[in-house]
Amino acid sequence: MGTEKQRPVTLRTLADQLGLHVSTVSRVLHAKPDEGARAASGATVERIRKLADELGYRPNPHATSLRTRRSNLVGVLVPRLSDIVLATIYEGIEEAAAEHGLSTFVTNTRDVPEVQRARTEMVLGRRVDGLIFGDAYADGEFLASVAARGVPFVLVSRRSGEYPSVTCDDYEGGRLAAEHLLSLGHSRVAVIAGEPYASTGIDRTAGFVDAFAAAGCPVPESRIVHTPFDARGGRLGAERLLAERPSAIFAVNDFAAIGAIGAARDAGLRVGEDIGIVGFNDTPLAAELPVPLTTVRSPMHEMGYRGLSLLVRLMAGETVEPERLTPKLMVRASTTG
Amino acid sequence: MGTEKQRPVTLRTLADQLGLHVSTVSRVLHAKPDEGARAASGATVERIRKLADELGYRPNPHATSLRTRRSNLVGVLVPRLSDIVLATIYEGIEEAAAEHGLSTFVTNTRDVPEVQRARTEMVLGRRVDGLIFGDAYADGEFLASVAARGVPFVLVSRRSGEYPSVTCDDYEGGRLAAEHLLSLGHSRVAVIAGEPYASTGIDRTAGFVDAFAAAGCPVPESRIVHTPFDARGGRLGAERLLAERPSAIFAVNDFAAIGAIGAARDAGLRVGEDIGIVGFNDTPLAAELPVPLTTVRSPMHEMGYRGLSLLVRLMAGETVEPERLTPKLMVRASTTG
DNA sequence: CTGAAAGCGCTTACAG
DNA sequence: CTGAAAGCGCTTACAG
Repeated sequence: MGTEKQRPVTLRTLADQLGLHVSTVSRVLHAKPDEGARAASGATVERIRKLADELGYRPNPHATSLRTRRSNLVGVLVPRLSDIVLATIYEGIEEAAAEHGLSTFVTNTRDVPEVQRARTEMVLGRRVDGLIFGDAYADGEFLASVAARGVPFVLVSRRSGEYPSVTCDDYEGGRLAAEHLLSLGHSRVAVIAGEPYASTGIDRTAGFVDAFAAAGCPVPESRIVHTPFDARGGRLGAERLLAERPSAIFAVNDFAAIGAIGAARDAGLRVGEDIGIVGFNDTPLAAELPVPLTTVRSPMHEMGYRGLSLLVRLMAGETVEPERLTPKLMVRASTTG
Repeated sequence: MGTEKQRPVTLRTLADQLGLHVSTVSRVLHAKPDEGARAASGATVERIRKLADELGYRPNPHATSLRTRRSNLVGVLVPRLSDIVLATIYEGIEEAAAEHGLSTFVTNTRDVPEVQRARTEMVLGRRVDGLIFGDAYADGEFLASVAARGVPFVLVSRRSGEYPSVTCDDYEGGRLAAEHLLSLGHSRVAVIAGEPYASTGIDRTAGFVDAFAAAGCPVPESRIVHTPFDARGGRLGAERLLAERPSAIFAVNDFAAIGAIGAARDAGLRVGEDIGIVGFNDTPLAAELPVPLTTVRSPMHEMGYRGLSLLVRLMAGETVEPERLTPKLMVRASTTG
């Protein structure tokens, strides 16, 4: 129980104590529980496992990686972990990674292209076996350069071109929001559409606008604004939109919706009565707000979990298909009063 | 521009192309810009650096770690990254880590002791050089077992015993909240105190309660409730507290405060007029809420940044002192109407 | 069933 | 100023 950092136990430690060769020990410790017989005699297998257990042997991953050219490391790039949507997606990634014996490096890129580049280089320098991007730009330029290097990667949250991705069916989600508002009789609506380079905002807006157009109530450009995906962005966006006197606002993100609620209130409007507001994602806060928020639930945790699983298959050489997860409308007081 | 994963450039690649020995190349590439002369002749240094640049040489960190017994890796354990407070602290950690050439593994432990143990073993198995705990239990039992292994670590957000930590001066923060409410004439107040094992909640509550006691308005146990640090917890806590008819509620966390606002509203109270509510942290949402939230700002990003810096000093063998960062009261409509 | 060898890519103390 | 050697801890194809 000293505070000293004792030399860790290695294969050599075990081999010496047992009078065996390290290669034998390695083979045994590597074998799946059932195929132990392949590696050594039953008795030897037992002795090795027992001592490894007693001494708390843990293979040195640097040595393993050096030798096998596999790091079991995955790099995860997100705009910002302080966005609960991305943080929740990451929780899913982490859970799946742990199940596969992988570890992750996560890093914030703030949607700044130079930072995305620099952080990608950094994790690549750490010799990750694969990458997950939660910060893809719809244009896909940067991703093309990554693909050219032959590193496997998948996108989560946002899609881009034909690259493997796990996203919410955002178009459908936008449509759900629209159908809901249409059913309540709204015809003059507005959209807080998020950042123009993110497929999430693009697709949600498209689904919403298309549904309104199909219902004979086209949404003009003047009632669509682009802002950051946070409360402040939502407030600023709503302040501009309110001049258009919409009867309802669709924000492509719950936090933007919360900002919009504040702006509406400041303008003297009662949310859910004078104006309807719909968000997106169904973050835990949505249901607990003073005026609970109608929103489209996206399976954030699952998105991360499946994203990592997809990456594992990709790293194993499989061909994979993009996945679109199903959104679900959650009706609450912000549209029904 | 093929999609092939070409063999990466190693020291050997460089050495062979230049007709030098790998040890020479290694020495040169290692030297600080100014001490290059120590490593080889000026001309050789130039040739090596030039080729390394052209070929995009990146040292293999696994080989380096194996050889030097230093991984330049840090493990970070937090209750949950989907809590914006911890996510923001992590952003600070990441920023500082990048400056020091360190990479981090972050992992969610959900404040579950077995998970804390398991994840700690995991990152230790990855041979991190140090640890940062954002999920310390006040009792410090588990930390003692980590300390016994001789791995350097620091705590952020929460403190425990005398272990090195970077926290907000939470006691002072609680006091600030109390002074504010006292100055507004409140005498019958209540506290949503968070989880009982977290020093943040404990200290904030203590500072608050002590200030009220000193002012002659003791806060009885019946007006202090423990709940999770989220909106749902805050709502449930407030629902119980409202039976006590407090004129103001102090929630030790902004999200709990938001839940409390919802509960107050459901009870027919106007926040800022019929009841005052104070939060803690000043998360970005606080100022954007329909009723902007009075709260105590804690320097979250800085806490992470300084926490990592403290760890670096600890890993270098220095003795370090705990740091308490200064909180700041942000007065808004939730207490002033 | 077990051993011996080679090698992953790097660093470092030593020699010349 | 540069080279050669040893070794970090592991895996794997091969030999016996």
